[in-house]
Amino acid sequence: MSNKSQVRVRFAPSPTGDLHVGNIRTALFDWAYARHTGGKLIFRIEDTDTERVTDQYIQAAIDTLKWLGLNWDEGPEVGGEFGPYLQSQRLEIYAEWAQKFLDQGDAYHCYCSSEELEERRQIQMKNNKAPGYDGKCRDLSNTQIDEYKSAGRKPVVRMRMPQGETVFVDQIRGEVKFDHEFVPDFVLARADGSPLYTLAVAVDDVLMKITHILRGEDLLSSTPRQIRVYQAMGVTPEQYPLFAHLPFVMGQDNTKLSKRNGEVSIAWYREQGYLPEAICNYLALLGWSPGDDKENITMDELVSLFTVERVNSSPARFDMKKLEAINGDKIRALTLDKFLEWSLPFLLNSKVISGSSEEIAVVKSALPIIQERIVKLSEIPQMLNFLFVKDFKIDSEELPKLSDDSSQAVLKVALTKIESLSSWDHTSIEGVLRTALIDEMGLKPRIAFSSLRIAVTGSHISPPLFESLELLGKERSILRIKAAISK
RNA sequence: GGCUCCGUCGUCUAGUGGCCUAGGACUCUGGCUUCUCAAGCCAGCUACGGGGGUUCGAAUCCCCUCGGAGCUACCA
Repeated sequence: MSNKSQVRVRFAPSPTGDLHVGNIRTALFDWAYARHTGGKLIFRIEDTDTERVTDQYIQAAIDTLKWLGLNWDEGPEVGGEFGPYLQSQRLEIYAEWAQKFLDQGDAYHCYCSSEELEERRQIQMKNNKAPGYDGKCRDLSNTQIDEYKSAGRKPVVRMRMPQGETVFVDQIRGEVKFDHEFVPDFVLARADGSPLYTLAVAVDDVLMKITHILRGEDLLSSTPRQIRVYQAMGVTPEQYPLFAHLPFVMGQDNTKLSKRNGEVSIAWYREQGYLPEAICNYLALLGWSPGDDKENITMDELVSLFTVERVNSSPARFDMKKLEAINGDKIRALTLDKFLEWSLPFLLNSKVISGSSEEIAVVKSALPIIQERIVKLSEIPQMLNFLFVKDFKIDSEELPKLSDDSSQAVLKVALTKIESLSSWDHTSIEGVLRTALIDEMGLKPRIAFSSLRIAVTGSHISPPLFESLELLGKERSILRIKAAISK
């Protein structure tokens, strides 16, 4: 690179679906690298495949990046001096370059039909040869061209791969070499003139002055083609971007992550109540590590520690359990206000609360006692529901546990003690109940409080009992215990 | 099939010739703590794919082999 002092990295997804964890891991590394080096992150939408890309997915990709806190310096919504950043808006640029390559003799018109190509590939396979374009239209005579034209054939633009090899130094894998014998002439533009990835990606990386390309390993074998386009554009090797091919994120079945092997859409993780910083922290650990034993890192730490040298070359398997563990850590680290902010949408969506200021006040005082008990935000409604339900019901599976004599005795004693309590706070409640049930009745705590827990929260699993009673209020606590006694 | 990449505990990783009888994290198991569930703390299980070299010495270097993955489109 003639001038790599100003780092310019790009994240260039093709929005044919929701962004998934693999995409996001790439975006995260692109972002971290740009921020670490003080460079620029360019966000480009590769929507040349009009059959599969939709506006909805483009918008979703933008929203997802924003939600994760991965901001960009040039791209959709922010603009930039090398725009537009949607490839669908750059069609004339690609057409001009395709024409230039044609004029220069770097590319040629190919009149072979898809069916003919496929047929020839099958034969190549059968003969144990590498399948790929056989060069049939490389050097067509004018009469042959005329024949094709009069037959109504529309040509694609195909790049000529010269003999030789492409060697480049991948920043993660070291020197990688491809013999052109196995890199067939490739299509740059369709018969209708629309560009393919092979053309658009290379043209844009040059025009947008990209200095570093961090992308998925699946694009490794397309690199020689990309470099071929650079050459045709007259870019000198020193000016090529530096390539770094990130290892795959694999699914449970050890194949490249896809819809089939697990939940991959970031939207899903968002609905489940995973925090952006947890997702980023976990994903950062897939294929990279800070070097020491530190694993719980903030976005700021990621930025200051991230280097390409520390990126692994081997694929990593996605592990939901570890993501959950990290998410739990991140939730516990939240301040009360932040925790409240994250919780409210889940409580509202599940209709546990309607959003009144009284309810929110209760939620705020209840959050501290559940903060270390959840792994995902989606667990919150379930845990706090007992504080808000109008017609409180005890879980049908739990009900029988209250019917025996000792449970009934506990409830009756607890009821009288609670009724006579003058101050309503968890310390007082605990004090009086311990004295009566443990000291005087001689019960084991886990036995004594279990009945009470079920009676008041409806389940044998709940937030701490005395705090729960305090939050419920004296009146409702008494009502619930009475209801359990009459059962 | 061809080309390319990859190979340390079940999983993510540390490790760049001696500090490794291989460290950390998640998971799992047991224990402590405890009003349930968690959280926390302690302990335990488990790995250098295999075979040859090089070297006084190899997880680290070389070769072979086996295994896995990606690409092989008028997808990206």
